[in-house]
Amino acid sequence: MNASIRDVAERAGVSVGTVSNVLNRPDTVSESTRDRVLAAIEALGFVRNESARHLRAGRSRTIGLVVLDIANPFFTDVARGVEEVANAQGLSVILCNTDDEPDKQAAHLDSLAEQRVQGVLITPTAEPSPQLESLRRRGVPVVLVDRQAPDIGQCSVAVDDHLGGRLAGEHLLEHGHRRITFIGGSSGLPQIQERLDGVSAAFRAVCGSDDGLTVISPESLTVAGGLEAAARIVGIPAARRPTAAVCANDLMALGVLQGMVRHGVRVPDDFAIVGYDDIDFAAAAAVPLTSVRKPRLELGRRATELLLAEARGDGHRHEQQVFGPMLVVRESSMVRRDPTA
Amino acid sequence: MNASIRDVAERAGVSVGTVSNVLNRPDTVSESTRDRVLAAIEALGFVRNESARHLRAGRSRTIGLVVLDIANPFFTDVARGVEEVANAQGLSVILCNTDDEPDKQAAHLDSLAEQRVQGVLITPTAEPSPQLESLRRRGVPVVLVDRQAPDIGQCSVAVDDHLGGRLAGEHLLEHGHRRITFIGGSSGLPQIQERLDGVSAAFRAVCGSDDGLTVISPESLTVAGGLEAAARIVGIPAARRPTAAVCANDLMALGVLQGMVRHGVRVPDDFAIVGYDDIDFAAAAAVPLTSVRKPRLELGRRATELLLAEARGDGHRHEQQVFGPMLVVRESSMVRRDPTA
DNA sequence: GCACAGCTGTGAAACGTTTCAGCGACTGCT
DNA sequence: AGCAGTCGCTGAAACGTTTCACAGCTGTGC
Repeated sequence: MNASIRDVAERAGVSVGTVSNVLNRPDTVSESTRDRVLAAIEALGFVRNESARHLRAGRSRTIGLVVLDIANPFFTDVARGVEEVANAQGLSVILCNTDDEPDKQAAHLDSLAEQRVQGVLITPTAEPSPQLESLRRRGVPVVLVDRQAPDIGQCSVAVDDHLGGRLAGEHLLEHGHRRITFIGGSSGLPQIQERLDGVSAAFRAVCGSDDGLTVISPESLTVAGGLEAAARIVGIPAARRPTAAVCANDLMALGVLQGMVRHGVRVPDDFAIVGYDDIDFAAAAAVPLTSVRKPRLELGRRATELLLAEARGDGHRHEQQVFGPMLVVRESSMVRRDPTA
Repeated sequence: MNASIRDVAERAGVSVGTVSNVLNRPDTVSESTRDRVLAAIEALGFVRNESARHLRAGRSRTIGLVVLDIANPFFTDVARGVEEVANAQGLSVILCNTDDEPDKQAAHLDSLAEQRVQGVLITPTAEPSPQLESLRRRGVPVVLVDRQAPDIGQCSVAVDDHLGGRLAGEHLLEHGHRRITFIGGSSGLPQIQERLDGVSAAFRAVCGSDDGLTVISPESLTVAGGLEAAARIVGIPAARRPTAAVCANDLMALGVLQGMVRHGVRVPDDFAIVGYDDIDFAAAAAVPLTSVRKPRLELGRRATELLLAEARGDGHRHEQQVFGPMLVVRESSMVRRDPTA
């Protein structure tokens, strides 16, 4: 059905090798021959077959990007950065969504391995993944995104989550909050543990202990998870109820905000909220959200550059890149309260 | 570097054909042979090579999804629906983002053609695309998403945008608004023209003419576009200034909302806003957004089903599926005003 | 004892490229 | 005239699968 290079060769009256040369090394072919071949290509509507091409070449012109939640704008922004760099190199990106489920992640990684992608960018689920290990053993470059590599044997691009947590914690403590809850998923992602540790460190520095810090672990790291957390918080007797929350991402923060408003709790007057990621929607929320900003596009770009460098080989050294976060203060945490109250 | 089927055959002491049979028709192989082959696969860490596989098969196990804006949650929700159905069939999805730029779209379509995808789901840019035409001529199934096919020669999955526009318009007219502006991009997408026509029809039905309807066309269909529109609106002298806006999508509506608040215009008291798509963030906005809801996941699912049916062949008839929209009223349009004011 | 069927397994062709050794024709130099 | 070098092109091998005709073998029914 589809014209092949052989059909083109026949029509142009040349060998298949020459057609290939027209396609890949046009300067080695005389102008008249080239024109004839190009005319044949045009006439037959010939389109290269990538599978054949990269069967021969041994690897494809494709990279995989595996994210925890495609509906989280943080990841679509990262994806934009990835696409930008990859497309500039003529590479396609296969975007895979895992919803933080190890099974889905495993299936996607298997598929990427079969497709012989040049490399994989991934924000992995908490559980160690045999598929990911086997990819690395096989020599496929893997770069961790938004998560620091546990050893120096691989590249990663992350944000200093401990610092991010600390900034959020200090900010709330400075505003007089002494009962703070940290809202993160129950999946045990290390980057979230780091954020919690950061908040705890701030607590200990200011109060001597982190007794005032509690943790809520909703099912999922989404708006729904935030709503769930809000319901739990309002269920706590007022005397022991936290006066502020640090959320592990903005999606949950938006959920908490919605939930609080729904329960008649005023934000920030009765309850302060700090989010994480500073997605664009944080600023547009019912109460504009204080959030810890991460360089999302830059994360994607840099991760891709590292991946491509590793794929290229030539003396690549693994790099663990860590960006600095930045606290963006908005209305959701703006009221100062008396710590003795 | 990677073990091939030949290595496996050698190690297991069988022919390559037998290995292939173990992989694809396990029941035609005796148990003892099968076990030996599986052991060899395990030992060598053999992974099938998709390129080779589908070079032989003639087509890949991949479909393309081409969207206008990956950062728009509407499209990520559609993508979820697509992935769900595709993955269930063992197909991978290549997600491509065009940012409504014909050049990017063309590049993506070329790449998808080279990869011999089984089909393409696309929300195309306004300009007719030669690449898209050539795909169709080549016999590659193409399903239009969120846009009705202009002829019966192809499948499409859309929402009745004329009705959606009419619902939005009627709602504002009922609330007493008589100067309404429609905010849509300057790209001339037909689905947006339909929405505008719907508003206009509502106007003519209620007022006899649509003189009160104006149009603003910001650069892009994003939050930034909405901000741009808001700036233009507040620049209009109060006597002629519209009292309400229908936005072609929620992203712009959120931008308009932000812009209005920034300029000290109260929503909905001084200015009412209706969005389109009803993305999850619409309900969480500073002022919860009235919006026209579309069945996003269902759109993606149905489009994929149609695509796969067409790819399968067996007497497929093209279908133009049209879903009904639904107006979800929230605070951003809730104030009733006196039409004579 | 023979024809036949059923079961396992083999080996080679085919898919559409890229790559590379090599061939003929020409050019320019000695 | 002889030779080396260059240019443009050819033809075949190779990439890793799947598929298919068919070869051995065993057992069965007559």
